[in-house]
Amino acid sequence: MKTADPAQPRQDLSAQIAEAIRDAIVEGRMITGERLPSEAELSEQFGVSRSTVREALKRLAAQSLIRTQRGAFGGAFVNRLSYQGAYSQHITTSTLLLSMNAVSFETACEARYTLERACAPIAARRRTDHSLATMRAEIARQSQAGLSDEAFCASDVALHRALVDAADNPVLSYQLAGAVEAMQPLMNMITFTARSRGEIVGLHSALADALEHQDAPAADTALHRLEAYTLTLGRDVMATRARKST
Amino acid sequence: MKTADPAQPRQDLSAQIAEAIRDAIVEGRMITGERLPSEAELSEQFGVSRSTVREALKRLAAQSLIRTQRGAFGGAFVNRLSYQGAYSQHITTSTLLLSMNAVSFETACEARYTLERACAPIAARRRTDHSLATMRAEIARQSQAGLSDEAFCASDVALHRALVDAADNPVLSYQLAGAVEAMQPLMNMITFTARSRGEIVGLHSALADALEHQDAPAADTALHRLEAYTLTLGRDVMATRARKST
DNA sequence: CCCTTATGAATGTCAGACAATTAAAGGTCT
DNA sequence: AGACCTTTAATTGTCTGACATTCATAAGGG
Repeated sequence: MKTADPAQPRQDLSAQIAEAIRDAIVEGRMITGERLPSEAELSEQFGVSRSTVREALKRLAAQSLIRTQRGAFGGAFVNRLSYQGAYSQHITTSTLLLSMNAVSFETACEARYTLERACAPIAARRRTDHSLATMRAEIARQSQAGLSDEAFCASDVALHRALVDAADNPVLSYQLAGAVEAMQPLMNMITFTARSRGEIVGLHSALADALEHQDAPAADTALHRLEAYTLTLGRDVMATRARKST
Repeated sequence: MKTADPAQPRQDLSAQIAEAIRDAIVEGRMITGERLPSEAELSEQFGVSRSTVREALKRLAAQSLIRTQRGAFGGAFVNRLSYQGAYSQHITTSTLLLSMNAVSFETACEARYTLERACAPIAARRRTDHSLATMRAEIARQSQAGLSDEAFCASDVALHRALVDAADNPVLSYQLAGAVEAMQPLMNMITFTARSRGEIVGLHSALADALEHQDAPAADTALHRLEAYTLTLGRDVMATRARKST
């Protein structure tokens, strides 16, 4: 049944088959929850061996386009791409992009805070008691003395996510997840002193206060100052490293 | 060599192996361009068959974490995740997310314009003659009479991408790509009348003018009005559909 | 010295087998 | 009749071995 392309096997059969099935899903010819033909049937349809079909299915599974189930009446099913799944994929991609492309601290920082400031006015309008409580809890954690650098950074990420989520727009949360989370490795480089932690916690508090009073301009100011301070810290670290390496 | 986990094969061997290799890449234990052991070596190291290793490698290839090369001194190599690759992955994920989760037009619209407005001040500061020329060219195309709806939408996307790219921050461009491109299917629903096209082109021109004069507030205003108008159009379409279906 | 030809290492594909899993059908006991 | 157990068939997961294909390098010939 290999009637096609006698001269352009520019990619693997498994990649071609994966693409064919992916197109069917993306274009809506297969809907969420629908069951794909069994591996045996697919191998017959495409005129390839079962191993090749399996490799194609694994490719799709890696993009969480399908999930597989063993046993009778099992098989491969078209996945519903959940926000959760999309988040984690986006974060993985963003993290790799940043780590592999020598993105400068300045560029990443600018992107992150620009996007966060965009959320701030909406968050100020829609913030709930619950989202405020989450932010306050993270601020309290960050104020603890014996906190490790990793824990401080994780709490920092959690606080910023709470800010984004306060805007109550899942699409926005999804888009921002990459920007916020992927910055964490870069932020981890900055070993925070007690002094700088205090400064950051102060700005976080100002941010939470602004949201509480639904004061969008104040939130914008706090984020601007946070960006400026983060940038200063980052540059100090860079400068210190440069001195040490000479 | 399967010494591990006698009781938690919660996922496939190929998935476990893929995860192990992915971790090695993400954590930097394998660097860009580095060659993985051959399939035969990997199958020995992990104590599984070659087929299983291959399925794991296909999973990684699907996320473009590795690429494979045939022939002598071929093998699997750790990929450098290019901006291009990250863009397309992000767009695919965003499109699927929107199409599979019944996101409302309002939510998607808000997310998109919020993010674009975040870029506008930076774009106003850094816009080059080249980015302005791109925008003007798209506006000219949109003004043509015989343009199909698809072509109009494509040009719309191109214009908004030019706006984002004018901010000259690749991380920002990457994050925004998903928001702008994934909206296209939703925007395509709106069959533009000649009247509404004129309105939109007018707002696009105002936007380009604002960037040319580096007038950030004016750009912000134009985007606000564009969002409001888009929302109106979308609601009209919805209302018309609701009437027809009854 | 250059061109051609082997060589070998690696991925790509195939075929067939068996293990593991699971839902549903069928059978048995109360 | 209904609850519980057993069988069965379908399907994915894994293994083995084979052969095809590709391609950089080494070997050989002019």
